[in-house]
Amino acid sequence: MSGTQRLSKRDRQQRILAELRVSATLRISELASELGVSYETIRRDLEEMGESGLINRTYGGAVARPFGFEPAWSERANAMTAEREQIASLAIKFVRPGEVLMIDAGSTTLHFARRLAAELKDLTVITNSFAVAQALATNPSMTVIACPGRYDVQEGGVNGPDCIAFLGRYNANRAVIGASGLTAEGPNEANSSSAAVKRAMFARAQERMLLIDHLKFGQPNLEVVCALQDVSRIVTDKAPARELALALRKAEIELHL
Amino acid sequence: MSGTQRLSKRDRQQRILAELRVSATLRISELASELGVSYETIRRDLEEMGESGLINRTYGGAVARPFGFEPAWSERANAMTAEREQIASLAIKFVRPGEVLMIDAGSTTLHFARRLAAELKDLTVITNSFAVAQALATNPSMTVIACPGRYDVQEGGVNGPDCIAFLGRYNANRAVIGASGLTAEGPNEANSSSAAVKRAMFARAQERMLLIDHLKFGQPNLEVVCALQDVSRIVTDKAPARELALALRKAEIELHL
DNA sequence: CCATAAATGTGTGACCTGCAACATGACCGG
DNA sequence: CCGGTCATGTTGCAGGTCACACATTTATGG
Repeated sequence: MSGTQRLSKRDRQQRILAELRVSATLRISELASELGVSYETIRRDLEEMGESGLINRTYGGAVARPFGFEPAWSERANAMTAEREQIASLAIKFVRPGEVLMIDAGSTTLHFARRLAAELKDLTVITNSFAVAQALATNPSMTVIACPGRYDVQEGGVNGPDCIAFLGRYNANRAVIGASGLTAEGPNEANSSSAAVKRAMFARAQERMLLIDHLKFGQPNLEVVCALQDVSRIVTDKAPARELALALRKAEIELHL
Repeated sequence: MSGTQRLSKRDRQQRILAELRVSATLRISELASELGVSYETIRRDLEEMGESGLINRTYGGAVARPFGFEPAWSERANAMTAEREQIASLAIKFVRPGEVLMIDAGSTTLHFARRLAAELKDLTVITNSFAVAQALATNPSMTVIACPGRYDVQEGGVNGPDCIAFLGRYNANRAVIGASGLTAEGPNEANSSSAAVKRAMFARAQERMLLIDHLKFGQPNLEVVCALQDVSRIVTDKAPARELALALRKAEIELHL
């Protein structure tokens, strides 16, 4: 309906986003008649907006994006989703209801958090990642504690001295982190502030889990997070090459595929 | 796929909910083949679950329910967007580059933050709202500091004693908050933890701004945030009724429309 | 003013979904 | 063993959606 003027493409897409914030799910056919354009136009709009990550497509319509959208990290987050899902599915098997977890910011750990929210309950989770916090909070039985600090768009979370100090006040059953790379020296990170957060989490946890996909094997990066023997468990998707495998055995790390 | 045993109806629906927390949108046809049951069965499941409010149906599938049950933030957030935009546009005129701001969680303050990110630079912003932090961080010249605390899905941000204590360590040029209602007593809040955060922000700021739309005028709520004279400036979209207007004048509050 | 590109509309065939009616099989109390 | 209920599968059809090609309209820049 809305006998109003026909809108420009930009305005129309803006309007769709607005509608989406109100009603959560939309159908193409409804939008088409409401905005006075053809079905095909709306379909093309949604296609575009879906590709640029503004919305999630559904069959016949669209739904609002969960929250917080980072172009910087949506790229990275979309690569290797299958492997990450696999790693996450395996990793949650080590978590028991009622535990206290520290979870790092990162795309693999986010998958892990989503799985946790879906399949476990009554956890207390301390995290520096907004996305992890939001994912877990969809499950009302979870207690989610967010760290303070300077927000970093790249990481989608906070870091810095406030964050480190805050983590130091807690004790956890388990710290779960990702990393930029893994060598015989240990896990490493391209971002120094992130490395410090990971270290702080490991320092306060009984068991220290590393979730990492095989592409990171052998990759050296700016800063080593900790020695290999400080990691108690690694969950990954493929067996590492000879040298790294040997180092892992030597460090007595439990390796899960 | 999943050559597993066929599940009971209860288990199957549970599984659907779990999947939904992971992937946000599902299609009946995918679920059917994944769970090894017929299309019709899944359709009937979703129909049931939709009626009991566990999920939102879409054409051909389902999506997770956005947030909580209350219109807290999904429905309410976009009623009145025009008014909120207006309020936000006016409110940013009082902010100068380089200032330190504290910004509360809320839909009006989120609009305000988006405007800030678009039109100002070099601010330092301390906030308890994830959405505000993310909005501001899209502008690289901004320094965004997030508060610690327990994450509250309804509010989309953190609160609690850690948050209050953290805020107490900072001094700001300006605190910018929203409220559930405004009476001659002062701004009030339906959520006690949120009220405490707002108070903590006001306690550390030279100027204390309240952004509020006219629908909230005269609305009493659970807890009064502070006395009217503790507010230094109110930005709104319509002039308040006689009694409230008088109280505002008496409290020497600058009122902007 | 025209030429060009972008945006939008139209039409079509393949495929998908909704819905209802009916069949099948499992489970259960008598 | 029977009859009933419940969950599920099957079938058929009406209607919706997708994806594509092509025509048409609407910006846009010289």
